[in-house]
Amino acid sequence: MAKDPKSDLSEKIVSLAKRKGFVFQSSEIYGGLNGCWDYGPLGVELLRNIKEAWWKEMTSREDIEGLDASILMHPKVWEASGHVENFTDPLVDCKECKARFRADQLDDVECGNKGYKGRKASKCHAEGKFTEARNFNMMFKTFIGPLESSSNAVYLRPETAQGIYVNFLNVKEASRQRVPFGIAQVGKAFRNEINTKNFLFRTREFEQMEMQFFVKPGEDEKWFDYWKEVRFNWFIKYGIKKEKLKFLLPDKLAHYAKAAADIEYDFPFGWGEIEGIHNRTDYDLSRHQEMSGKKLEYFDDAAKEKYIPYVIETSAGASRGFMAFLIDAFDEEVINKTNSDGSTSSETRSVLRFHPALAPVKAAIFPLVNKDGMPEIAENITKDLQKHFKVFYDDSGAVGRRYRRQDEVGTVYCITVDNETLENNTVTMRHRDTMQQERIGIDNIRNFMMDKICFEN
RNA sequence: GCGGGAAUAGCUCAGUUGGUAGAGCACAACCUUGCCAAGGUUGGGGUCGCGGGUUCGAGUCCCGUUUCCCGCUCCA
Repeated sequence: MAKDPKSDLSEKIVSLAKRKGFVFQSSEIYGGLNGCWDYGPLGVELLRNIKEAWWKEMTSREDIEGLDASILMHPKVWEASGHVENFTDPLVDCKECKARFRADQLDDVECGNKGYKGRKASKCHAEGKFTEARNFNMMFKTFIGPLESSSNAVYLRPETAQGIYVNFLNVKEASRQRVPFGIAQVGKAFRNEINTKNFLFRTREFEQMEMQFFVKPGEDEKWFDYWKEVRFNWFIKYGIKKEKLKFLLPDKLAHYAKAAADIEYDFPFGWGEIEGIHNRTDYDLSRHQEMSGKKLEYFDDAAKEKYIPYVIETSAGASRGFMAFLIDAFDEEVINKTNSDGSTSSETRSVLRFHPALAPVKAAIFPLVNKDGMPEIAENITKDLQKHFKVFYDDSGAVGRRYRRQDEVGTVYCITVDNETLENNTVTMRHRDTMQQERIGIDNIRNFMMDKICFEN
């Protein structure tokens, strides 16, 4: 039976991720921990580059400021945000069919027991087959200080957004920004999901890249549309194929949202959200104003009016983006070649076609052969480039093999010192995507790369 | 959470009716001095996911458990 090409791709990616040091299972020597993953040497470079590309996109604008708020926040934050109330699901287990249901949805779902096909779960409940309803809160709880008592319980943030809302006035004052303006933040968030799945896609610990844009009420729809477009184009700008992206307009909205649009990527396991754009209205700021008793209003000096701003949120998953960029860059190119005896054969070239700014390694430097001073020249080039780029020196085995090894991890350029270098101080600059080489002077390498490997504006 | 599948070297996998753990690739050193992988020699690496049980003897059979994958469920 032929393998499903998508699940085949999925296996290839997971295997490549492990083998080349992009992603490892957490605590692997102890058997792993459900849904937890570690980023290896190349993975952490890619992840940092993605976050950096996002950060540059956001904070290079004059109307967006950066922030890095604490993961632990005052417990009242989560009451105000609605997470204490809405993140808690009362769940019951059916003793007979072992299925778990939300207690408030028993009338909507079918009993999992085969003998009761089509029967509503609530019918089973009537017969006393359910356990008592238990509350499952999706927020991770821990304690401030060594004493484990309810009075010092705090939560690991389930979203980074609240750190921005509670700092709205601080940032506005310190930066002298006027509405409309935004606050950007990258950081970890935690949700105690019932299930994890699909590699990095659904995990309990994850990283968000969030920007909250504060606007005048009434202008929210215009800005919602604006950010939808900007964010969608960001992924394309950094190399995601357009046909692999689409918008999904969820039919069910979160408790805080008036409008939502998900940007989805066509993963091997199906379409999945990599970023959400939400119109959160004045819900969060109003709730914090109410709960804290502190005014979170904005005074518009020009119009002489006072209001609580509306918020347009762009919330991207860094790890989900990581997966999307990795999968999208993956390519197996069939190369037909003519052998020395005149026969022809084909081979597969495995290459990660990352955008240059995202590629974990920017260049590899090789001496063509390990003699005549070539290694020394190559090492000097390496030292010079290291000041600006993540580069890699390699002198092992045949040069063709070294090229292919770099292709497999998406290294943008391979720089080779050869006999001609000894005569005229030029090297070959080999391009990952085309395998074409051009000769440039050693003194020009840095500028050449600076030009090509930069973030997009 | 339910159902199904899987777990043996870094990766992909073989391992017979239960009888001393293998291959290819990868990796390291040396040789080969080469411009697009898979040349030569040598070497390192596995208490077979973990814990019990049956047995003279378990990678192999049984039970439990963990993790991953697929399908449901869930995803405010």
